[in-house]
Amino acid sequence: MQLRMTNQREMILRELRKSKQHLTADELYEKVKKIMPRISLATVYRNLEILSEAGIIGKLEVSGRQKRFDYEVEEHDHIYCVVCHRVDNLEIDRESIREVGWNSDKGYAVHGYRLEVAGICPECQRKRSKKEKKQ
Amino acid sequence: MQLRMTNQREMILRELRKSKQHLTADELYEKVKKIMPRISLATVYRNLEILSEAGIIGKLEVSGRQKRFDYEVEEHDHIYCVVCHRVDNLEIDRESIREVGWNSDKGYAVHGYRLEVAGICPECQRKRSKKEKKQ
DNA sequence: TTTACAAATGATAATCGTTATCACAAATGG
DNA sequence: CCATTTGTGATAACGATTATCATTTGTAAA
Repeated sequence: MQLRMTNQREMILRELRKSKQHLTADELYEKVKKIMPRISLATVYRNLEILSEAGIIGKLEVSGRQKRFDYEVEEHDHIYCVVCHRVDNLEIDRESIREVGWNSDKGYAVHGYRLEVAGICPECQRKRSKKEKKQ
Repeated sequence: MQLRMTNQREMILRELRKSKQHLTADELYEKVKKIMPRISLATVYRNLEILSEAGIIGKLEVSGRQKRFDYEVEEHDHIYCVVCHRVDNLEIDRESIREVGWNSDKGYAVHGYRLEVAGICPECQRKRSKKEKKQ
């Protein structure tokens, strides 16, 4: 990799990998700020962009919401919580989806595809049933 | 339907249906303004929200970009152009995708899923090859 | 090891799409 | 006819992201 690894860059990458989650830029900013208090939010955005451009991390855009960044680069699909917007990996065989195929691609030159499953995560399910008991 | 149909509301709905495309709020605003020049962009946003809430139109959030609104309500998937961001319908059998199934849904209560195919639309392909000839 | 050049940073302004506010107008229903 | 929603247009506010720019840091060559 011919990419200069500055302190900020390295710390952002380290924190993302450590978390093993799909974090937003500002979640990551909060984490890194604890170690480098003078870091700027712009630096976090800038470096996340650079790192994902270089293929070192993944960028993840789910249903018109905030971008999230992915410690894992390999292509895979996601499931997200419609309540808290948490995102988890989906272990699904991407080949078998492609095999199902789509006709009528309307003459597009297809680059790729993304399956996005929506639901309520376990934690939010618990919170909901608690609430219902109270009512 | 117990929804009041104002002139603005009706015109927005009519223009969306007439276009048979997946338009953004401001594209629709431009169209409607030609008929009702005094309409406000806020009114367009407001009514698109109300109409989609009422299930009369669909709301469509593709890959972290502008929302688009759909004249068709029935659930279906989309293909979009990574160059011009045009969106088209994808005639794919949603059942067969569900049958492929996903294990490891991580305990989520699944609501639904969305397949999003990315590519370059025919028009942008043509434009590209023209450009290449010039070089 | 100075000297110069490029790249990265932090602070902050600007942008974009969208939502909120609010005074005024229109419609509804006793 | 009047009171009470409901919708409208204008515009301010918002949240996420990107751009700008002066300053700092790193790199590399003389």
